Formats: sequence, structure tokens, C-alpha cells
Amino acid sequence: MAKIQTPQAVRGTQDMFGETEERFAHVVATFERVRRLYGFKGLQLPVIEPTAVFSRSLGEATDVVSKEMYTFEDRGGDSITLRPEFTAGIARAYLTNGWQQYAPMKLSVHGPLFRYERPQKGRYRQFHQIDAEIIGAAEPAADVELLVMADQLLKELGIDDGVTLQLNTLGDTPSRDAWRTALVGYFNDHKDVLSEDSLARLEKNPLRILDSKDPKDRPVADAAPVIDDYLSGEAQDFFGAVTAGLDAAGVAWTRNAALVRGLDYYRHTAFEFVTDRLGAQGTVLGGGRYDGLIENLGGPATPAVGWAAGIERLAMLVEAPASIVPDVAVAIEFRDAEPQGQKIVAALRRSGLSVEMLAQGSPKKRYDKAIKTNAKVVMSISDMGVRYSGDKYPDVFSQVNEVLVSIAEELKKR
RNA sequence: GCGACCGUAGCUCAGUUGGUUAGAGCGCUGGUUUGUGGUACCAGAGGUCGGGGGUUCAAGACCCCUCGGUCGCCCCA
Repeated sequence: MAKIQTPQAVRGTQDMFGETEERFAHVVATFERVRRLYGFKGLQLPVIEPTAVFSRSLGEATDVVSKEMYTFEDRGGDSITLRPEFTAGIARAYLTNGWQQYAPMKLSVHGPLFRYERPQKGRYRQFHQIDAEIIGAAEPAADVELLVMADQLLKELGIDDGVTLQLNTLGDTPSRDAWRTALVGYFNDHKDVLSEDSLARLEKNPLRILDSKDPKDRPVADAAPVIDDYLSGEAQDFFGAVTAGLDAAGVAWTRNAALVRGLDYYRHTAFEFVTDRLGAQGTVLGGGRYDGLIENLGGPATPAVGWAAGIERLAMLVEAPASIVPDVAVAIEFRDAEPQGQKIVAALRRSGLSVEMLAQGSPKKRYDKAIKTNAKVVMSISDMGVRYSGDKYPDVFSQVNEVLVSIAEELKKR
């Protein structure tokens, strides 16, 4: 009989359990609580979308679209893609469901995303994000609300120190285009000193040269034309209103004129919450305004802002949540006592206590196992009767007591 | 896509310049001890040394390929 080889997990995916899972769940639960404080509605979206949803909105030339998407043909011959990000799918849902009627909409989602990349710390092929968007709001107040919410979320997760908000503006479309043209001209004049990576970026994504890590690029990048010189009056006012709002709300930020976004659809506000505690993957939460996106998908001109944060990255930064211990652990130390144990355990659980019953293995070792569950109250059922202790938790102790008394009374009536 | 390091029981690891039947701790199973006690002791199960090929009288150790992991580059959350 040939033993079959157990298939492995797909590269870059994770099976989360124990502390890893608890950290993850804690991040999601905190997000769900905070987003309600700001009136964001929940949303559940498909994981698969027509490929065009992403190729049209992210930009064909971006790495995400050109080499990182999980794209396949389904049995009907349609090109389908596992979502690599949330925003495009939300925009698609907004249009196909006629949600213009609800605008402005404050929406939140979380779930798995897929990108075919080389896995490393804080980077997976199936990864998870929390995401918040405001669609149909053109005012800087929307940008402010999202940033204040992000700030509160990080504070409630207890990871705000060591994480800083970096803020920039990319201007409106004319500003951005003028700046971009100036940058391309400038970098072309300095081609001879640019790194190889940046020469490639010059063709595909010249803004990215600004935040190059290569020391060779730094002097040129640092002396490059700045967006401020190309901002229209309107764009300046917009950015001024955003920063004023943040200051009023007490959110700390720093200007980073080299901060750009990877995807083509961003305009005006761009931001990242950055940490140095995650190695190479420093961005913990990022986003900005994407007023052009919905038009790219064939909809009416619709202003929108949003951000997304990697749940795995946040989970790595939070303190380990206290692990969940049962209220009561019941050790059945005598084989014939099992039915009695079942009765007590069921009654305790119905009274709302979490209970772990230890009835397997050597009867003499079950008490040790019960102790090791760290339960608040440890109960032993043996031929010597029912005994339990747990003075440190008087509430649980007295609830257990009540349940046992009621069982005793019930038995007396028979 | 590029680079570096790594891959030995369920887990964490040891394994000497290649040299007999591959080890420890924890965990697991059974037993003894203790008897309101997270104890101690005994015994046991569990490994084609990631997989494939090669060098050699001899490979867990060396070489090649491959698959995975980790961390960088790139990209991004």
C-alpha cells in the first residue's frame, strides 16, 4: 500500500491558530467596534470579480495588475480574478447596485485578498485587510473623518506609539499631471545617476522614484520638484482643510512630500501610518482620495476616499490578548462518575459558564489536565464526591455553587 | 522576478574532520507515587533526517536539482 504524500498548504497562505488567531480576531473585533462609532456600515463582497474590475481601475501598468493577480478562466470562459484589494470591488458594487441613491456612503469591509508575491515578514499571498471608504463625499471633512477613525483604531489597538501618520497631497488631476510631467523631465535629465530600479520606474511609475530606498537615488530624489509648486489654489485649500481638521481633532501627523501611492487612481490626500517595527513592511495602514476611480469603471464622476490596513501587520504589533480560559474545568477522576459529570457540566453550561470536561486518559492524570486549562474554578468528581475550589473568582464560584444546589434540590424531589 | 540563510520525532533542538542499531527536553499514552494536589519516578508509542539524483567502501553531514520556510530587493497593507 503506497502511502500518499500529504498535500502542503499553498505557499504564502497561513493556518492561524492559538495566539496568532486570537491576535487576528482581536484586530477585527476592535475594527468592528470602532467603525460603528463612526457610523460606517458593514459590507460583504465577493472574493472573485470580473478581471476588468481591477485592470480598469488599478491601471494596467501597475505591478498588482500586470504580475500579481490570481486570474483564471472559469468554466463559462469568463476571466475571473481573486480580489487583490478592496476598493475596486466596492466601487463596482456601488455602481451595479445603484447605491448612488445612498450617497454619501460610509462603508467598511474586511476579509481575504490575494496577490502572487514572494512571501516575507508581513507579506502573504492570501492576506487580510480591514478597509473603510466614504463614497460620494467631495469635502475634506470626509478625509478627516477617515483619518481620525484610523487614528482612534490604532490607539485602541494600543499600537499608536511607534506608528506615525505621514501625510501628503497629490493635488487634483491638473496639478498631479503637471507635477508628474516635471518629475519625468527632471529625472530624465539625471538618468546617469539613477539606480537600475529607478530607471525602470521612470518608464512605469516615476512617482515611485521619490521614495526609493537606494542611497544612489536619494540626492536626486530629494532635490526633485515638489508637488507644492504645482498645486492649484483649489488643491492647496483642500489640503489645508484636511490638515486643519486633523489638528482640530488632535491627530498627530507629519508631512512627507515624497509619499505617493502605488495605484494610479489616487488624487489629493495620500497617507500612510508607518512603523519601523515590522522590518521591510513598514506601512500598517494606507490610503487616500480616489476621485477618478468610479469614472474609470464607467460610472458618473464620483468623489471618494478610503484606506486599508493589513490585519496580519496590525496583529503582529498588538500585545498578545489574554488567552481565553474556561470558567470551570471538571475532572472526572472515577470512571463510573461520567454520567454524573455530564449532568453537572450540561447544567453549568446552560447557566452561561464555559466548561471544559476532562474525562479521557488515565483517571489519575485528569486533575492535572484540569489544572493546566487555567480554569477559574477546578472541580473534581470522584468516588470521594464532588469537590471544587476557586476562591480567586468569587462570582464564578458562587454561580457554580448555585447550579450544584439546584441539582441537589432536583434530586431530593424524586 | 532577483539575493542570502535555513529544512533531523507532534514542538524546540543536539548530532564533533563523512564511520556501527539517529539522541535530548517538552508534549503524548499507560503505570507507580502524592491525595485539594499544576509533584516525582518507571515504561511506551512516535523519525524512509523535506523530496529526487550524485560523489564515496560508507552520507543526516559533501555536490546538483526540486519543494517549502525565514529575511532582504522589488512591490505593497
